Amino acid sequence: MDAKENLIVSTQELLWERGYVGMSPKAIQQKAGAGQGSMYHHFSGKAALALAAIERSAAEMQAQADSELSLQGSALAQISAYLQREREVLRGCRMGRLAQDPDIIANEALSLPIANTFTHLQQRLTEVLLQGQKNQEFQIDFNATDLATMIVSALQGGYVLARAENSDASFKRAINGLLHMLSTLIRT
Amino acid sequence: MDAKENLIVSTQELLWERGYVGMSPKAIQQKAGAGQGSMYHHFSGKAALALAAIERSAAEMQAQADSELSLQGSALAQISAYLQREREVLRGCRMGRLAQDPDIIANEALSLPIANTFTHLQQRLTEVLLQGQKNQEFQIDFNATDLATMIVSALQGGYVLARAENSDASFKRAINGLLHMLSTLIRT
DNA sequence: GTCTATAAAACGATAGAC
DNA sequence: GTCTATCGTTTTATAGAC
Repeated sequence: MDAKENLIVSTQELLWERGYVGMSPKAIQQKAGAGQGSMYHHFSGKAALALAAIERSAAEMQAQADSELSLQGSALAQISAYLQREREVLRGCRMGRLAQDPDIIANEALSLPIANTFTHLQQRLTEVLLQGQKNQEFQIDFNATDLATMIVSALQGGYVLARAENSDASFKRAINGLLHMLSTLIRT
Repeated sequence: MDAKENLIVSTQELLWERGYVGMSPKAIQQKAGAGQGSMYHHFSGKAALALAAIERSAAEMQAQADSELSLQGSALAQISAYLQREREVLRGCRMGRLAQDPDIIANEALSLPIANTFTHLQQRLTEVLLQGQKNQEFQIDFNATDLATMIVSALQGGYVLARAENSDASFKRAINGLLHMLSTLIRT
């Protein structure tokens, strides 16, 4: 298999597991089955490789969310599909975890794809909610932008609680609580 | 000032800024104005010092939340006081950020105070919501446990978005969205 | 493109003097 | 209790052969 591709995928995995600060070039090389010469031939260093991996993960996350939020059905159905997708909850969110990494946050290039991903998610959810309002699916008025951000936040926070408690129980409760709140907005 | 106390406080700060993996003993010593001899006299190593710091931060966070959730007033008033407390949003949550640290999660002793803190927050919020239900403050029924977890999650996720986007705008929108949802539950 | 050798610095700790 | 010296390992590369 392509060594460069292997390095990117391995870095995606390691960033998810250990973050940028906790990931060494040596670990990347071992996971990818590549030597130092190979890695430094394809990438100028740890930061450049991390950037490629983060951009890849960001694109994947956005594509996945876009597909769920484009399914046929009501706003609530689309949002439910997004929220109830099967997730490896205990691994946390690939993007959310990087937002806590000091060396990522200190580096504009590395943090840009992360910021863009969350901005994108909020925009798509806002559009879905606005469309629902236009279709008169809701009986209670609300600010679509605020609610969209709250939904993304609840999801991210659910991951945090799951990792902290080493259990997906809190994640599930958070999603249940959120979906129940959303269902009370619906015109019956 | 007490060198041991200084080391604990400095470690609290560094764990907040850089996490466990990103924090070196040397950095702790410099921040605390203590030498290596001093640090290794008072603590067996990095992990022991981190444990003392995490336990301290956990106790502080719980005490702060308890005080806000014990203010006189309705359930919504207490929760609003908790959610709208002034926060250094861009620094993230001291506990939440540690839940992403691989060496913390891999160490049961280090992660216990973090898990306990989130469990405690959820319990207190559940109690507040149950009391509100008992007082007939709500016109819509809901599961207090699920909603309590959702509130903690939205808060944690708000921190994540703020750090990712290097702005507190998303945090504020998440809180606004959450408070608006909660207000729709209220008996008018 | 990939390999091995080399290297300056940081990491996390230990030892022993004071 | 604190200081300085020392130590083995890991980190993050660079250099040059193949």
